[in-house]
Amino acid sequence: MEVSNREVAEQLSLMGDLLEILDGNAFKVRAYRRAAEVIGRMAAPVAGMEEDELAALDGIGTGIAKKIREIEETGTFPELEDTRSNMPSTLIDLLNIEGVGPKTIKTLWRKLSIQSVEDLERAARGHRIRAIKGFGEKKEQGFLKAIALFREQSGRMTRLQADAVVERVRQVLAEGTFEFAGSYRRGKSTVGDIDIVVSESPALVNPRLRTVADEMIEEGDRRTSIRCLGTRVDVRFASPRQFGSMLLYLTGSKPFNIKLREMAMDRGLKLNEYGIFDHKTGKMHTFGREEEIFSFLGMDYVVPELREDWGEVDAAVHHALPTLVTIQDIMGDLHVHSEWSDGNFSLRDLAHEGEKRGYRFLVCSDHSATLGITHGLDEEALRRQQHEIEMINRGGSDCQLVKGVEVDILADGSLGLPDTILADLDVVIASVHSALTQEIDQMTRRVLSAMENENVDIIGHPTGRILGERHPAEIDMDRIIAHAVETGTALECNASPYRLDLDDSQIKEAVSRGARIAIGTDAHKPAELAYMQFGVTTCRRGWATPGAILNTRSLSEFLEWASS
DNA sequence: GCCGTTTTCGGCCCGACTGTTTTCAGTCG
Repeated sequence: MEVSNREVAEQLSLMGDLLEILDGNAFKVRAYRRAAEVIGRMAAPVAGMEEDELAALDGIGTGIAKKIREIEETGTFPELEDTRSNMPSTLIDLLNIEGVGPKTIKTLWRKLSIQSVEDLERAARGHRIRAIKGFGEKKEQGFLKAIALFREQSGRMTRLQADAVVERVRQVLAEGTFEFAGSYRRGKSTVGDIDIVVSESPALVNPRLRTVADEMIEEGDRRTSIRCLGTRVDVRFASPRQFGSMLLYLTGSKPFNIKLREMAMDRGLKLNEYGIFDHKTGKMHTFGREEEIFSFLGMDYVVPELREDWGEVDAAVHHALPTLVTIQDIMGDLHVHSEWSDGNFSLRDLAHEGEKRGYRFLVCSDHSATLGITHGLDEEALRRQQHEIEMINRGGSDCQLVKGVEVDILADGSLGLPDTILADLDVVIASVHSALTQEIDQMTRRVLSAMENENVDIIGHPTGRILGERHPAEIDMDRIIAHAVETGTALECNASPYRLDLDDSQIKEAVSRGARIAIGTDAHKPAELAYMQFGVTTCRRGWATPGAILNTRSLSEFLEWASS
């Protein structure tokens, strides 16, 4: 069986972790992690690529290219196995404990034979750690606390969870004196912690933060960290005249910051979170707003969503950044469920809610009958629903309902409803809901064959991932995108904060190759129509212009696209 | 390990906070 990109990325990332503990060369560690990240977001499977093709990729050289080949042939590579044999594999779990890094792990392992989180916990409880030089009572307590936290926390938050933390912290901050930063501001589909830049003084803000904090993690004049609703919140203080520099720094991403700082370095400048230091003149330039920094560096402004070191820095230097789609461009929602299947909306409510949002159209896309659990529609029900839609539309709502369906792509690639029915509908979304563990080639051919059906307009949530719960299905996104372009089938960006599927990097690939993207909230109740913002943000992160997004078309343009 | 409009060698972003220290290492963002 062919090795997947995710598996290759995991092996390279593991190598980075092991090296961090054993070898200590931070640049080598960074190189492995960077390579893992690059492989992780590639559409084309690395299996089958030539070594020189791989080495041509940014961040991958001849060394790692060779290792990828070896992973494909043997499932691993010699350096990884060598490194592994020199240490217990459970050591790397310790990297996930806050406050425990590679040096600490090495010391604990050498001096106390600590090999796992359990070992560390026992040693701390038994007060055996304070015996080591450089360690004390507070470290022991810190380890125990961090272990408890590690066990109750399960990775990154959805955007909805992040919003809850943001709202709580916002209550104690004064309007106009702060800005949320980090991955939250960049619009990432999941968020690890919350970062905020605040212009009021720490003396003023720290006591207020205390009132919404589960605990104060650290408290300083320049930086304060709290735990809020179980989430780490990092606050950086900046005077108004340095606010722009701090916001830029804290928004990241880390690779973006490094890229920008390297670029500044090339020009004899030092960029940090306080400003730009000119080595020649000895002058420190400060910036109240981010825009001024980009302008000082002779680049276009890079919006937070693009700051990932995916090519945006060069594009900004060459004034070649795309004009991104905005929420104001959105004319309608392309994937909504009503009470005719498993949704809570009546059709009339739907039209009304769409009107309230200023939409010109909504695609009613209830499930087909093959999906037993969701009371799917059969031919009879569909016809009755279509009749009702016509009645409502005749009422003259500003938001017209579009007759659609979300039909299952069955395990063999056939569809859950006959062509005769599909042909009567304006929009057909075809989605995989079952047999999600098929092998990559079978899953890919299954979706390709759905695209072959001339009635199918959109492939719904193409990878089927559920954030934090279900990995994306193994599917060859390279072939899917190629066929989407060929057949004129759109790929969905499912805007549910639990899916966001396609993801940002897949959208970037699809858009760059001319594929069309359909944003659908998959709303089952009125409040979920607001998920549109998550879909738009994800598409912006994927460099999508309004022209690439079907939702920006007028109703007639959209229907024309669907019928062609 | 990667990379290169000076370079195939010698660089690789930069700073805050804590704990355990008599000046700094380690971790983190």
